[in-house]
Amino acid sequence: MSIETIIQDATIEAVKVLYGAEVNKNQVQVQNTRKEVSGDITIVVFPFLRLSKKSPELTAEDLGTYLKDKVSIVDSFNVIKGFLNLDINENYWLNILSDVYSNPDFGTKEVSDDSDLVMVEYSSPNTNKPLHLGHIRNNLLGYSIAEILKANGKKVVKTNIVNDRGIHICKSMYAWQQWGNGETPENSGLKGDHLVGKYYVEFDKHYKAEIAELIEKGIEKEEAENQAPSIVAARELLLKWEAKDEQTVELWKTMNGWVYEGFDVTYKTLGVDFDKIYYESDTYLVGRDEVLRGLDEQVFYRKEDSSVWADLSGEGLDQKILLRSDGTSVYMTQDIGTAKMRFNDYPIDKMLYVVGNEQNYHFQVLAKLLDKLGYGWGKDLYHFSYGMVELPSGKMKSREGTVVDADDLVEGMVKVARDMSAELGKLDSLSGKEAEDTFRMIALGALKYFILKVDPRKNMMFNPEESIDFNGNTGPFIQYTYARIKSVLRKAAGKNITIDKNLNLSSISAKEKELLKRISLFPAAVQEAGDNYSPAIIANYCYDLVKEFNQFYHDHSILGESDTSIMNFRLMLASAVGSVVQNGMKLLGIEMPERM
RNA sequence: GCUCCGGUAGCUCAGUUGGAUAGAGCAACUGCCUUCUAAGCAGUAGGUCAUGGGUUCGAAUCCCGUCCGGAGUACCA
Repeated sequence: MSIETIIQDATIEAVKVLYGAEVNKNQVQVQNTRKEVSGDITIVVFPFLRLSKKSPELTAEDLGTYLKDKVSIVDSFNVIKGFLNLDINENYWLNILSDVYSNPDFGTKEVSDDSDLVMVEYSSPNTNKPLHLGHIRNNLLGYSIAEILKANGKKVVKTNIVNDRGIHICKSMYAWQQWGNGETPENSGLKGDHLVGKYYVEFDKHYKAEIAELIEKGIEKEEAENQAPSIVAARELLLKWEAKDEQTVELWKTMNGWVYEGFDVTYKTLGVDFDKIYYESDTYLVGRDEVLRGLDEQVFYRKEDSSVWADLSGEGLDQKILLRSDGTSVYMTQDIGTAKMRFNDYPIDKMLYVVGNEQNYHFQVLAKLLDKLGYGWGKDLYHFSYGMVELPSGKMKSREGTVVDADDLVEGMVKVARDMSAELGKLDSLSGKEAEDTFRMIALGALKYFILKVDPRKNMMFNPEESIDFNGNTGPFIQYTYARIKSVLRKAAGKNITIDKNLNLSSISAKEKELLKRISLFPAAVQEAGDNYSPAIIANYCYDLVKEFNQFYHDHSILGESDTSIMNFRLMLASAVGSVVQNGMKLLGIEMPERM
């Protein structure tokens, strides 16, 4: 039981005994005592004034006296205005250490048979272009949230829906046919996804030129966008593909194959993975059947041009297209099919979609459509909606090439890590392979932490020149502190100093107690992160802890301490900080180097 | 136009279910490497929490208005 709960329960009891009134748990505000004030835990007594009919000070005195008498871990108290500051017995804090020491998974809950199963969909790439910075945020958030949910005792299935078909794919295919000259990853040396992306950009270039030409001839803009030869050809390809035309399907397989090879490399670098992959090309027909069934059951309707629509105006939403007039599927069609397949495949309690906030509307509609089709899943969907990554130059647009490419970004950061290490004279003793692995860990740590430390819901700014930082509130700072802790532990082991779990101390310093308090908050941070789907809570927790430790480390000697019981305690403290931070960073997908 | 999200230091971001004097990092300036790793530590400076009202013992936090920014808004995905 957490200290917060203990104090809350005791306070509820105190109010009942002293004032004969019932209060519920969230009326009892328990918080950490401000640093400048003496005490460990503070109770805000303002909410009880109504019940005590006394001044804040007297009410706090009443409660403080009661708690001191009845709760064994409360040693003493002081009162400042309406704030009751309790001093908690040191042994309570010291016990945290043995908790951490004896439990490598400190802070995480175990999965049981009756745990909820949460399916987390993330990544969901289109196979017509390489991954960029926006996808990185998606992938990192998805992976991290899955880890955080596991740590909260959920069964998790990580899934990826690959958008491997559709008009956008046909655009790359058409462009490659027209202007590709048989270029392949092998003969060009280009990574497969980059090669295909090149032709997606190529398509857009020609398409734009054609539109301009048509407008020149006096054709209306909208009409020109519809009639440009490139788009007409791409549409034809889509029709041929849906009709399973052999040549088209063959080209599609080849080009998608190139993309998958490329994606595998990027996923591996980012350290993300999936338990189950769905392909839109398998799910869109299921979706189309569902839409047609809905049409039969008059849940949806058909327009004169034979396109199929859902009318959601009764639910405060709009009309939504489900099948185009030429009978081909849209994004929504396949999402219905994918949902059906997933709920057939797994006993899903909650379905989490990690998808950008630009699709908020899409998911509102999806939930409603599933309900209309008679499934109860609409309520089990949760759109984890994260903000966009913005560049100083504005929004990223793949077609216009104004993107920060994922592979380039990572390689760039590895280079910076390498150069910085050389400059600082670090890692010179390591072998080339070990050093290179560490550079990657640092580079990825910097990138992942930078992205995950901000509130997922908010848009964030990424300045390629300025954002890459290894000092201050960054991944490398946390990794560095961890490496120093490991270094101390190595040196202790070298001197044959072993840690004795049985602490025997007369007193501990304020900094040491502060560290113990912070460590004790880790399980609460994990839970909060899970409740709010927010890796940022873990990131900022880890930073605070590490910052605190660095201050401690600076002015408390560990191995130089002559009193062996104090040295033993500090070693244990350092070790605990190390493992908590490691556990925390693991939830963010960040690896910790033994030395750096 | 309508709907949703956001606005905290020069910049990037924290800020617990409303609580005490709003916090970090970066950038600037000042100290500290014969001392367990200086990717560090200590310090100075930097704020009308967009803005105007309201709710109350108490508001960056909750409610309403205004301004600014972003996203979405019927055959892109």
